[in-house]
Amino acid sequence: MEKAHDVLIRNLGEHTGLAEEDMGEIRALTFMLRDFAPNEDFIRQGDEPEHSALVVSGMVARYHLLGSGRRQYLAFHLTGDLPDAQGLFIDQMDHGLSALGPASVAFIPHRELFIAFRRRPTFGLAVWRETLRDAAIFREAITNNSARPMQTRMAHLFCELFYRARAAQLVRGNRCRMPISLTQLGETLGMAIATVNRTLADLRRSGAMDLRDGELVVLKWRELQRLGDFSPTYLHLKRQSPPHA
Amino acid sequence: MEKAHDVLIRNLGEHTGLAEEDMGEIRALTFMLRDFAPNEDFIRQGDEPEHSALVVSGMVARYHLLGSGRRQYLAFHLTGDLPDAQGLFIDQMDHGLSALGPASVAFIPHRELFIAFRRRPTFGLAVWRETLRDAAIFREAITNNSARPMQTRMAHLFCELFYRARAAQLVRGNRCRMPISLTQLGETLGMAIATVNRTLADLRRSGAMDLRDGELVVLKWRELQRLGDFSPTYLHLKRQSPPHA
DNA sequence: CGCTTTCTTGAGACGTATCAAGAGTTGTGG
DNA sequence: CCACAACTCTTGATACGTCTCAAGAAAGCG
Repeated sequence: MEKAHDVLIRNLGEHTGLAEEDMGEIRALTFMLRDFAPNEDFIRQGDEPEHSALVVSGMVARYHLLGSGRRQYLAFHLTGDLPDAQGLFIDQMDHGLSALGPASVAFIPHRELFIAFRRRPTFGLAVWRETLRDAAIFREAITNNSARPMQTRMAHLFCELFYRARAAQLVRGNRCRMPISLTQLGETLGMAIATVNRTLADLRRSGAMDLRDGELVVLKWRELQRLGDFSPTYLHLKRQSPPHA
Repeated sequence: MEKAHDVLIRNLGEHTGLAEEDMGEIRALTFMLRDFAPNEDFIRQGDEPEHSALVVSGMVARYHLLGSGRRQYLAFHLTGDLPDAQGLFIDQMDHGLSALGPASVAFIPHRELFIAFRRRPTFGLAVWRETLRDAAIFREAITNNSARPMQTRMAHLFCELFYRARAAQLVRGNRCRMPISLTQLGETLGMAIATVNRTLADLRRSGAMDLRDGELVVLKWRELQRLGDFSPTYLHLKRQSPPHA
């Protein structure tokens, strides 16, 4: 599975300069590839993980399950992300992971990772950085869901996802895959489904973006960015030219 | 400043077994101690940090400033916490840090930390763990502010802070310092000040807790925990007996 | 002792949740 | 291939909770 390893190298390379030796170490890791159907869980709250997951293709989500039965999505992960590097040092998962659309995920034994970290500290630091970028995304989600009005909140989410998809080279033209239902959007942004729908309709009407058939289309990036009060600093990615639209 | 170093050792020891050599390495670090007045900033959004901060006493907060001028608090830190270990690998701070009440903070040069990490990888892993615990707290805040009703939300926050204060040995009897204003509570939980006040009044009336004179008093822990839908798993701390009250 | 800030309480407006029903879509089995 | 079931999306009407605005009380500070 050459591809899976390269996907990880490309992603870590977004924020960390990797030496040839680091890449070699990564290519030597055991990847167990598995495919998942939409909405299939692959790590559950309470699990004691011995593997780390790498998104090889598709989208993956983290979520909390509440006492009330409600579900809260915490973050989405694209190709190249390590959605549970958080689990590396954790006894018991405090959140679950599921596929959003169809997704393939590679599992890497923690044991091998720790050995690789010892041999190539730079690799370890790169994964650490990855977890810190995740944390920055979490922080932004706190702010987004707590302090921004509904429309801004939704626009911000799409800005982030589009920007990250672009960095991961998943954007063709002005569109990228976005297999997320209105219900899931509501469980991400903390709004009722009816409101999700109406807010999304407003965004469509603004002409800045569209979401249909599991695809996000950004028609006016600058306008969407403005609507979403979005500034990509917190993603700590290499500078990239803004989307053309 | 023996005390400052020990505070860090005690905190890291909450989740990581440190060898005598690790502690020695920590004690050898340069700590520059500074005192701050309530609400004084000491790291600003946009800064390029060269030091990590350690809370030696008092409480410290992280916050976002929004385009709209609104402030959103992201997390609070108690004695022993490294509130910006997040900044270790970050080019530019995406959030600010300020003292809540009066606080003293030790600053440690990044350069020294990296050298210490190289010499004692366990120490590096301990700090990594610390950042992952922070991330777990962020995740919980997303859920708290997005999916829980106001009263539950507020109760959950106080549960977390009390539980962490207890782990940090800052609880005497059934109370601990909590120098936070209603305005700040509102900017933490995403609610208007008037609502903060009314919700807090409800919590007081329930008899589970009180907040006055900058002190949190927990009168019925189990009741407060129930009201807050709180389960401490996500804090990933060593098991401790539940508060007696 | 006044000045400022924080807290408290009330009344009304507004926005979002809730409830409900129908349309559109997808998948399945007859 | 069609019919039906299940699910997602869409839209409307209503209820409720929270925000906003406002004003007064209490507490901290010079």
